Amino acid sequence: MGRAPCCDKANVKKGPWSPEEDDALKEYIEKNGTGGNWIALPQKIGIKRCGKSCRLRWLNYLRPNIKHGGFTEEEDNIICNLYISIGSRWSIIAAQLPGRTDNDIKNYWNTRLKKKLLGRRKQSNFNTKETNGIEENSSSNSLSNSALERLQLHMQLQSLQNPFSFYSNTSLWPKLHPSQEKVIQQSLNDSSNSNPLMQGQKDEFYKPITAIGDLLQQNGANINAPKVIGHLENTLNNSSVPFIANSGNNTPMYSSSIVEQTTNMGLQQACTLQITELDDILNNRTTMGSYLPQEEQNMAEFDCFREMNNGSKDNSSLIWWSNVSDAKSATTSSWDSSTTPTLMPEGMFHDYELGYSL
DNA sequence: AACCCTGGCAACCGCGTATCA
DNA sequence: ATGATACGCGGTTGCCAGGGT
Repeated sequence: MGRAPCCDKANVKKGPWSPEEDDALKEYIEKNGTGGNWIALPQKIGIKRCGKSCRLRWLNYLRPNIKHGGFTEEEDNIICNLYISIGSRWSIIAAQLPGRTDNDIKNYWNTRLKKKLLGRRKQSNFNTKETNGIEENSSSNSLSNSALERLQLHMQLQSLQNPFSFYSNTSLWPKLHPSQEKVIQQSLNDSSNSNPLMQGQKDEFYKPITAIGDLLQQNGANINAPKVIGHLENTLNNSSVPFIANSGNNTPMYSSSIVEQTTNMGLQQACTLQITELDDILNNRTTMGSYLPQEEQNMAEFDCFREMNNGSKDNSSLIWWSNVSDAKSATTSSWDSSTTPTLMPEGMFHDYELGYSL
């Protein structure tokens, strides 16, 4: 019953491979193939290695046509786009890059590419956390730090590069639950709707938002699809939500969760609006396309969106707030997402802050 | 020169899935 | 159908080289 044991863990060698071991493994596989059984391979070759170790060594190092290092700008772009779309599925990403191994790409991402992208982001969250002297706890924080980082990176990169991503392609936006449609519809019909922002602090909150919208319009910004242009950061609980410039009137939108939180805490102290995308938008740059089939991309994008909503499967948390016209356009399918995919020009990861304080 | 720190990378580990008896 | 093992993958670890003090 079952298969033969894998290998005798006590009698296998660990650590770096010697040239002799490499030669033996390479010679054997080139002559005989793997035989479909990695576990039995070391015995046949006569080396004291685990079959898994042999497989790894062959795939990551000895296999013909392997490339090491020297990643090109194009490869960077492909890796970034695929990471945005599907996350850390390195084997799939590696399949798109001939000669690259999943391990190589994973290492490259973790040691260089991620830093290249995230390193430019402001570390203001940590500073404000200290000065405020408020210790956040896991229950009050809607996202873990790692999840938040991934989310922010997802959204930052999506907005920078991928016109077909969730935020840039309304065909990927979730269908709203009827109850949500109802809420939006109510906001359309009632200018003094129940959004907490509309109750007292509306004008104060909207002033900078309107200013950004005006700036976009005055400069002739042309956003063909909803686009993340920055983040509204709640400096008290270290959370962040995207600000999305709207198609048509270029007026930024934001999600309801942050509205509720920040309104409760007091907008002046709690929020900083960081606009990271403004010059790209004003320059009307186009961005790079996706490398994934539409269906798979949809799934990946929904994962990201779910995470943004605290992993909740409850669609009631997926209501998007905006001003009246935004809400209308956001819930219809009239977006023009026919952006021509082109390579991003140099400086694709440019990041700056307008430092809008509310 | 010696020590420490950091980044890069190869290799290992553990887990989920596929496969086989 | 079930249990054991192999396989494949992503996350993590540990070593080493290079730079800084």
